[in-house]
Amino acid sequence: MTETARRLTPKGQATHDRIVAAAARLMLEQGVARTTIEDIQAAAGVSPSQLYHYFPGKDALVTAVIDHQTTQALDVQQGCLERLDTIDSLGRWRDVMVNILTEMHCVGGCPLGSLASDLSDSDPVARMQLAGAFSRWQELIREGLTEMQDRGELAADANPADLAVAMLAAVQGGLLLSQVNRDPAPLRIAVDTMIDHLHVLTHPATP
Amino acid sequence: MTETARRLTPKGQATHDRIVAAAARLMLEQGVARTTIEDIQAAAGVSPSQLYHYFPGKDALVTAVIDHQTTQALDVQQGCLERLDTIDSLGRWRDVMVNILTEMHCVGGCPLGSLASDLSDSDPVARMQLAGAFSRWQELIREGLTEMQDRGELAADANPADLAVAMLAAVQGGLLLSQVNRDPAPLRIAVDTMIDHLHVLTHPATP
DNA sequence: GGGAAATTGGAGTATCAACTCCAAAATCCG
DNA sequence: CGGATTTTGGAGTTGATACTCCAATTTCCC
Repeated sequence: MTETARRLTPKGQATHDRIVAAAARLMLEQGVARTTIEDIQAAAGVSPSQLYHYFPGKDALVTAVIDHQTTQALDVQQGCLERLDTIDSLGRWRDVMVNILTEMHCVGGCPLGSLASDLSDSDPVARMQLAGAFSRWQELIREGLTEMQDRGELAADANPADLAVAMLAAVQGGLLLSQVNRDPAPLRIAVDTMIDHLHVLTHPATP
Repeated sequence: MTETARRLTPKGQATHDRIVAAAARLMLEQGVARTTIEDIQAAAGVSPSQLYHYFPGKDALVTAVIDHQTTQALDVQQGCLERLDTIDSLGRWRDVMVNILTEMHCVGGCPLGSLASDLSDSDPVARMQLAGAFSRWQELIREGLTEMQDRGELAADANPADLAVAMLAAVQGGLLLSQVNRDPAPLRIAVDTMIDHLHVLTHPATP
């Protein structure tokens, strides 16, 4: 966000990125507080002085991890949601999320949701940062639904903004239940139910 | 669960309960890992030896807190869901949850959901314990929906089990979004949308 | 090539958190 | 009452963790 990377050698940039990636993975798997600087050093293969050369302290590292996960998550969402021309495309969007979760064996849940639950009440700065990320995500969904509505794929009297909130909540809640049950089914069912709601809103007289 | 409380004086029981209550509050507000034994001692007004007299260590304390929050949460749910005779009663159920969240100023989110996100990938025993709690919660909702279905308040071809999963996901996701936004609206919208789905499933021809 | 800047290595410190220990005080029960 | 048991007080120990420091090495740029 701010003008980081003032004078960064390619090698330095690589080390920087390696640290963020390692921190992101560890914080997702075991939580922020349980992830020690030493853990990150080991996972990234760097020495203490390297880590503190690129980040003033753990707080800055957390900020960088949130940015990293936000970019990652929204990129995936954008890729799926920009071509939202039909109900079926929502099904593909659901498949992408279920597949990612399955590859992770349901460990970690949502990279943004885990951070949000972890940090919302401990780190006001992080909370604001994450609230912004969720706003953008919600907006992405809303835009897609609005386009569908304009195209007549969604009932004219539906409220895309509220439906976007509900859809995002279904994703987050589904991911949490999948994480605790180690089973992708809850995510699939939760999202499918919301998709079904859009469907039934549009075609009330389904035989 | 196991036969705790072998020989406990009333005074001892009170101290025990005070420790659990303090630990539960702190772990909800700042997470398990960030809550130190010293924090709990101060909040409960007990000395180190007292705490370790009643609990072998932090792990045992976490187990006790999960049990405590499970009982609390399911009691509230049971109170609202046992009299689930109409769609309107679901609205009252939603109001109860929104009110509790508002009283907390959206801090902590769901007592069970926060613990689940925090512990699922760090503590396998806690994960199983929490998975059981969510199963019972889900079952409570499913029973309510099934009764509604038997009474004709819900479409005969609806699937109460899947709808219960989706409803629980909406609650959890809504609570998370409300927590990160410090605004009860997402919870209300997410649950309302699911209720609307039940409504539209039952009365497809709404003018 | 050569000086400046960026990057890296590794030992060291200060603090904090979980847990221990022993003995004193309160409480129970027969 | 009186001995056994439970409950409590508070200092102390051990290990872990975030962070520091200085010098060596590599890389950049002219």
